[in-house]
Amino acid sequence: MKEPYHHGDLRRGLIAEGLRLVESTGAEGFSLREAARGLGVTANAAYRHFADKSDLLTAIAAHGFGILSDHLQASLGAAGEDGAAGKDAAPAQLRVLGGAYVAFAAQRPELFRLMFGPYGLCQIMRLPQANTGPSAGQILNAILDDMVDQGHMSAQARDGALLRVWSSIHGFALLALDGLEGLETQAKRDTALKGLMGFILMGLCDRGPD
Amino acid sequence: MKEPYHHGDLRRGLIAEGLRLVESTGAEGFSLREAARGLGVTANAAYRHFADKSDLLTAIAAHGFGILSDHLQASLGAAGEDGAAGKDAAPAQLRVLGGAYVAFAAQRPELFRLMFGPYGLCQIMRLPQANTGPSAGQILNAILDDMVDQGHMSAQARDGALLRVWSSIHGFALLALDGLEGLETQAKRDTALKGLMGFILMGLCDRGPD
DNA sequence: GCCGAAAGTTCACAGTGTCAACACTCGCCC
DNA sequence: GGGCGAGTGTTGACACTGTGAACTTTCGGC
Repeated sequence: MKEPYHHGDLRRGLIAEGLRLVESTGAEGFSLREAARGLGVTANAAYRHFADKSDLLTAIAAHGFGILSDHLQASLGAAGEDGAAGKDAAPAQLRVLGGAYVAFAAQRPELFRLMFGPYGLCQIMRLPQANTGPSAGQILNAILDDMVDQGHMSAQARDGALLRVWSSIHGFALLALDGLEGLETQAKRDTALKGLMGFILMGLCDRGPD
Repeated sequence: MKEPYHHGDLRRGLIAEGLRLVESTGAEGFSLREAARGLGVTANAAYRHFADKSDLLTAIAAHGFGILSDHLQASLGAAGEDGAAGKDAAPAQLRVLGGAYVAFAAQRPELFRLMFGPYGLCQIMRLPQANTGPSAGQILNAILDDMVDQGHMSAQARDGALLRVWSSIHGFALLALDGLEGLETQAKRDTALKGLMGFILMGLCDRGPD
């Protein structure tokens, strides 16, 4: 009846428990000791798997990006079944993707904040490790390629489009999280998001030099 | 030669010293005790002026918004002297404003993160206090009004334009802070920003229902 | 000149991140 | 099968943090 001395996969366990804690208390209130306690393990055991508390937080954030990717992919799959196929598929997909991104941020605000906070993306970027599976950026890129193929966007406008679209949606998600004036209720957020997606699609149209 | 018992304006002092510390160590590493120490004052003295450590951080963030406003206004003033006057002033001003916003984020990343982090805007929003001076939103709103007046934008598109433009620029600033692929060097960021502003101006064009 | 309120101090406590040294357990090799 | 080294977890300790309670000093108004 004695607990085994070795946990089995403490690294994964700490990430999972840490994710739980972050989502309930926010990354600011997160405590390495508490995460270890939740697994019935000494705090210092964590140091066999992570260099730092910040290292653990970054790992949690990286895990969050995996969750986000899955979430986005799932939203496309669900909408794809009865969505407009063929020539107008890509714009509709973009709208769905934007909605899913913002919904993710709204449903898991603390995780989202962590993912783009000081322990998040900016730290993950400097990790040498290869990415796992199709990242959020790749999903968006594929849709943008379709936009060009389907004639909703010129090849010229395609350059840097990923960044522009992502910026707009990302900024919106964050400002919505901050409860900005005009985004207090869910209804307001929905119509604002619809407007934003129209704005984005309009902006993706061709344009002259400069 | 003895220090006076009363500091004079400890509240302001703590905000100033806190700002210094936040900008050098980030909001995560910020310590209330250290801020108090920097002023030659006991940590508990801070509790006469702030309810919490988080309350102090929120005050610092609020102060940051004041700095941002001044920075934006100054950029418009500097560019206005030799900028295109008359009919095409507003789009040019929008470009300048976007550049200034992103530059602010790049030059004071830790402050910017604080301002939009968990102790920032979302907490400031629920404060009853009236705003001080022309906020960043008001500056942007004024330019958008000019856009309509000067015929670069329909009144219909004006609805919610603040949110859309701000979202795009804000998201860009944050992603640039995170060192996203394609934004590693200053040159890349500059051209990407120029492209983004074109994208935004294009998106502000009139569009049909839906 | 007194007195109450405001502002700052001291003492104390529980919690935290992290280091160094030790203990247990598994898998491999002879 | 037995030993042994690497990997994993533990104990003890330390400096530091946020914060509460009680006390002291100073200032402004009567």
